[in-house]
Amino acid sequence: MTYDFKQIEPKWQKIWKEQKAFAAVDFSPKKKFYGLIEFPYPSGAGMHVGHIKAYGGMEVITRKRRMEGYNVLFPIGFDAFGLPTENYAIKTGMHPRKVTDANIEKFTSQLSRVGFSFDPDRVVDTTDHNYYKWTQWIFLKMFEKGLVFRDTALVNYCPSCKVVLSNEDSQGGKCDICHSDVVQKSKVVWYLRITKYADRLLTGLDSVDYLPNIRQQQVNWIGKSTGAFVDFSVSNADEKLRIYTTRPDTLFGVTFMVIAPEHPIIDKYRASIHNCDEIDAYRAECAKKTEFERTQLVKEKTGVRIDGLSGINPVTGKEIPIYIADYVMMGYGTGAIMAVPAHDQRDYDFAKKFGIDIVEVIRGGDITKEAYTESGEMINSGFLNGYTDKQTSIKKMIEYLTEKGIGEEGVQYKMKDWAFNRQRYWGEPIPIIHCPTCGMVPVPYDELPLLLPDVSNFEPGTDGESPLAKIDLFVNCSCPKCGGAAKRETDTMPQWAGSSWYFLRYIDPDNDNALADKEKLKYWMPVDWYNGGMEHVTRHMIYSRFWHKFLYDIGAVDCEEPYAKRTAQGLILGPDGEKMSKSKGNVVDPNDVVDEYGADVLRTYVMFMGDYTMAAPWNDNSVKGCKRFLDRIWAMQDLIHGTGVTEKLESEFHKTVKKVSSDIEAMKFNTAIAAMMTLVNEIYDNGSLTSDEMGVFVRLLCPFAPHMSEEIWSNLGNKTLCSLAEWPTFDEAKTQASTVTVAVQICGKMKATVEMPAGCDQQTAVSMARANDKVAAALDGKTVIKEIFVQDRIVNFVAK
RNA sequence: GCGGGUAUGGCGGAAUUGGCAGACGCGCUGGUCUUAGGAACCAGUGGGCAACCUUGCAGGUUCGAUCCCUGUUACCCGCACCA
Repeated sequence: MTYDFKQIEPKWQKIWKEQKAFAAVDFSPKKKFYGLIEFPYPSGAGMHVGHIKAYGGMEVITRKRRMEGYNVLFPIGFDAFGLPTENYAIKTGMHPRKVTDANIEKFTSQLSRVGFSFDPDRVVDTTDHNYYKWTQWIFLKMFEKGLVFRDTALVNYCPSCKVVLSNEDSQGGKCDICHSDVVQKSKVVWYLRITKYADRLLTGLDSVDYLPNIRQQQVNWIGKSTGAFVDFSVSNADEKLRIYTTRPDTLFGVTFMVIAPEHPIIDKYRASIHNCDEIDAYRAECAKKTEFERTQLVKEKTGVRIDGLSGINPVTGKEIPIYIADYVMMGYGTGAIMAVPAHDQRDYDFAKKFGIDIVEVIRGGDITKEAYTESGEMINSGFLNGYTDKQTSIKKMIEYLTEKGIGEEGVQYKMKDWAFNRQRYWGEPIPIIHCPTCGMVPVPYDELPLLLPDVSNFEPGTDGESPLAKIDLFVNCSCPKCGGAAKRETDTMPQWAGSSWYFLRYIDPDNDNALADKEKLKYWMPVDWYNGGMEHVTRHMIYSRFWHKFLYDIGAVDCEEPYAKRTAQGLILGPDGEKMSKSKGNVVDPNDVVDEYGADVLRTYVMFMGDYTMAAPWNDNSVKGCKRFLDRIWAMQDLIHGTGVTEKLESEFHKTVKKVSSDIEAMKFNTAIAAMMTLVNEIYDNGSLTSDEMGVFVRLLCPFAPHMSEEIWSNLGNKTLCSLAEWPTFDEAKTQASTVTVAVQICGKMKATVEMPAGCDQQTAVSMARANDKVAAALDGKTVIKEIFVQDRIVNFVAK
């Protein structure tokens, strides 16, 4: 009887659905487990096998949790706002709503074919107005608390998508969506003040269990540095030029200052500056460069001295030149630096080019060759002379600066405020009204959701205007405050908005009165285990942690950190070892695999491919190996005889239960499956197994290959679902074999193996080892100096 | 440049974290059964005739190193003139 997956798999999927087998129960007295995966963007291409791997890990874990008696919440939804859908709509004239619905349907059907155990009654869609009502609500709460602001800024602008991009979306100077070159453009931009939460986003990492590399990436992204702000007097001007430095200890070595080309002091003191033409020309040149060019062309320092303004070194009293140069950024620190060419390589390069003095203040390097950035004895530094410890010098200098009122300790972050708007149609409308008399007025809460107007033209306006700006009925409104004529904001939110809180909506997806019921939130949160891709570790994870902390501050949620634990899976590469992409034509469609081999084979193979956290190439032949494995399990049903247990096989079962149980927890799915394969081999060697043993086996297999497991489980006479049956337990004593194979070494080289009773002592083991012919021969004529014994492992004779 | 990671048979990968390197699977070789097999099953499979050699490369520590230390090379992923 061959296994007919085409008939059996849909059969069980239907039963699971009818019995609501995977429904999470609010307030169940069982222990709760909230397992989360990153919800997909429903693209027109449908799912690829990478999705199966991304969800497969948590699928196995949550299935095991259910069998262990947990009340499990394992939901899925769709992060459906976004540019690809909108671009497709523009191209075809089809409404993004229709495109999205069709794509979601496609994804849903693919997901159900694979047999994932998502709770079908908690699906969320970020583009549903009942969902984005609450995205807008959170935005308004942030607006209320002063976390939303507008500013003119040079923004990353994609001329092709006609949209403003965040730094995160334009890495490497390329648009994240269409990969064309990004240019700089001055625009009024909405910002969320995420920097206000920078320190809490950093310290919060101490209270969660993230993989070390994930944690490290977030730490780097936040980029905290400590140092000092120092005010430099400017000659010819009643002005203090404030700089930020991490090395206040080197202040005596400051021989010039540099400000960013955009620094406002230039326009303020235009009258005192003699070479405005030269400076303006330089600034114009810088403005032409994109941020990318500016940071990539590291080779040569450029800049212009400001003729007419100079600074005063506050500790030496010496007059020092001020330059503008594009190696200083307006967006970090104060946009002005003190330059210490002797001990900073960038300053050194600049000083060499412009012939500026280089004053050594730390002994230890050769400053005729390059800057010395290590620590050493302080020299030429007044009251700091003689100190050798960097931290002490920094502390002494900060004390001095504070006392004199010319500086203070300071902290800086690399993280910038979050540019929070797009000039696009397919996003959440920003619920703000611009009133000529009242200014920015929030849309009243009872008018939420502010719906996207139903239109048929989604082309963005020229000059990066939102398509919404063309719709008079949407734009023109009355001010909720004074009732006068007013205009609506026409920008929409970026795609990151909806995904910043979706895990909360799963808890109460249909709630009309709140983003989710507080008691339900209290029951389910935090997410116990969140798995996803490394590419979302910085942006999505930091944004959503920020939103969650904000919701905590306003009392909307009860825990400060949303994710108790975070892991990440590795990519599935194409059969050619390259990253899967449509253009390379190496994408594997899960539907094809399900058609040919069935969902269980697909699921098992994807988990077996290799280390879950690492990238691994797809291999069609290896898929067949997993099919063979499952076919052999199916055929094992013919080996069920009531002849009783054999001791050896029983022990193998206990070992396998132990290994599969612990491997799943460690996400070592590949070795868990390998252990089951080994057990199958043992069973065939043994020639038979009992029906109880078969029952244990299919319960172990169930998280990986649930359809076949259910079918065999039912064949064994069970009336309940295997998916909800009790997870097998093991007896530690029975995992240990009565005899062990001990390796015998002479001087660390393996000479023989000897069978011994488990747990035997050194004396017995040594004499048994000596009794071995090969060992005896090798030791003949030698003196044993030392015997090394590791119980049940090794006997090593050190001899000469 | 800084941060993180990886390197093991023909291939994907194991190795209780210092104790028999190569589990498990693929592939390959031979066989059985077949009209046939790209099906199934059985046997073998790191290299070398051997002693021995073998975890990117070179050293070190140790009775013993894939694992720890030092140096080095290659590749991957972040961040990048961050003061």
